[in-house]
Amino acid sequence: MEPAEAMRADARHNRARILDAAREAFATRGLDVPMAAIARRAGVGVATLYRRFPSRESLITEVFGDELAACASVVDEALADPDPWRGFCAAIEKVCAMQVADRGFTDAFLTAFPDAIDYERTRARAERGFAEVVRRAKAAGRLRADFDLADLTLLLKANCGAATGTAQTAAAASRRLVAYLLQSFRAEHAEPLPPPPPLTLGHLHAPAAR
Amino acid sequence: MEPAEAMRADARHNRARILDAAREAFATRGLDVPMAAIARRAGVGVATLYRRFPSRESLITEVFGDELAACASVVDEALADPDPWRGFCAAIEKVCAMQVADRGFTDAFLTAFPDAIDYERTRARAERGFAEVVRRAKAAGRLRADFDLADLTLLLKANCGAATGTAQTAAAASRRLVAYLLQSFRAEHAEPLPPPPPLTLGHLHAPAAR
DNA sequence: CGCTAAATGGAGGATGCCGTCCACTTAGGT
DNA sequence: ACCTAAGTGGACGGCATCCTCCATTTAGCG
Repeated sequence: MEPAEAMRADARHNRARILDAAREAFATRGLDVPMAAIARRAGVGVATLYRRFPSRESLITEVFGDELAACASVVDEALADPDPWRGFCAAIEKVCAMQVADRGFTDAFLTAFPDAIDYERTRARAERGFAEVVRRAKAAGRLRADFDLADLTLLLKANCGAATGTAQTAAAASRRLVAYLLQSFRAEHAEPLPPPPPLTLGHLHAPAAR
Repeated sequence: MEPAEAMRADARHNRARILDAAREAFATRGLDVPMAAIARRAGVGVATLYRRFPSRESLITEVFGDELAACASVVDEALADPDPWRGFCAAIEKVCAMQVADRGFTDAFLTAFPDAIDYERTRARAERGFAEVVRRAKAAGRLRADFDLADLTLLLKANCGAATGTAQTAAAASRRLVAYLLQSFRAEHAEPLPPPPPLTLGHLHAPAAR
């Protein structure tokens, strides 16, 4: 169902309109926005929407594939920074800012996508890259040694929680939370901590199954 | 509609059953649980539920009134502690643990209750008490001077976000997050921070109105 | 131009929740 | 024991969303 496939020109055009509409709708109203609303915004019928994206999930993964790629490139930037600690901080700040700017993006990180292969691969790459950033920052003696990769997940989830409310307050809250946490991640502030939760970026998903 | 009022014995009994059922349902399934499910669990018809609690909101405020009171008493305990920093930490840890233990409690903190007078009053009292704890902890030189009352709101919201997933992982995540944040609240770790968001415990409510 | 398969849009059945209405039941005073 | 008003349960109409089906339109090739 890729746009490059031999689709009729009008179909390809409508597909693009749907993706634009979905991106905007998800960003402002969250992932729960009715499919009909997306279709209306795109100026197509619901049937067209369902033909291109059989499930809401497929639409979401397509829409947020780009943003996920942006996350991955943030990690790459961090790897390119000669100062690993600065790279570490910058990466976290950027990703959290992205989360704040797009409500759907936040939601997308909290929802499970069992069959988004491409998604998984990109995320795995980002995770590996980040692990390397962490390793270097620890080696440089700037990041506390007991920082766990799961702490990134923890921070992202916490940031999701903090980033509710008005756009302005959400931004301010996120910035301050991140600043606090980055301070406590510094090596010189290290003090005993409770064990990290058994979370990976993968476990960011699959919420609320108590 | 208080239970003490002259209600028939069976009505009072059913009211109690409804409250129990609602407490349990909210705790496990969140505030969105269907009213019918609560009624079924309580062994009554929906009409009975609606008669006692005309709106979902009134039911919620009644159910979480107790838990809110528990929060207030946590603050009182903190005030009673001769070591203000220890009191501060203990209060935060306790409230966060309560949030983790009860999914509905978390949701309740994120929902607006325009007409819950009693609620508001208790919360205002808790907020005043906590402000005093903060003042003392700062005076003792243990809490950083730029800690803002809004930071409590920030922490609670962040904790909400972190406390998703399995009960176990949620508990572990919350504990670690709180430990990290308490470390960065310490006076000796103080470094410049972005300004606090304009949040009070009151603004904890009214979410997601972008 | 004309044809055909691809593409479309909107109607409509299914589902799930809300909140009300009403005919029946029962507590509890006399 | 009886009477009455308080109490009750479940059926019901309303609404929103999901997703499918199908009659109609249209792109694009020969």
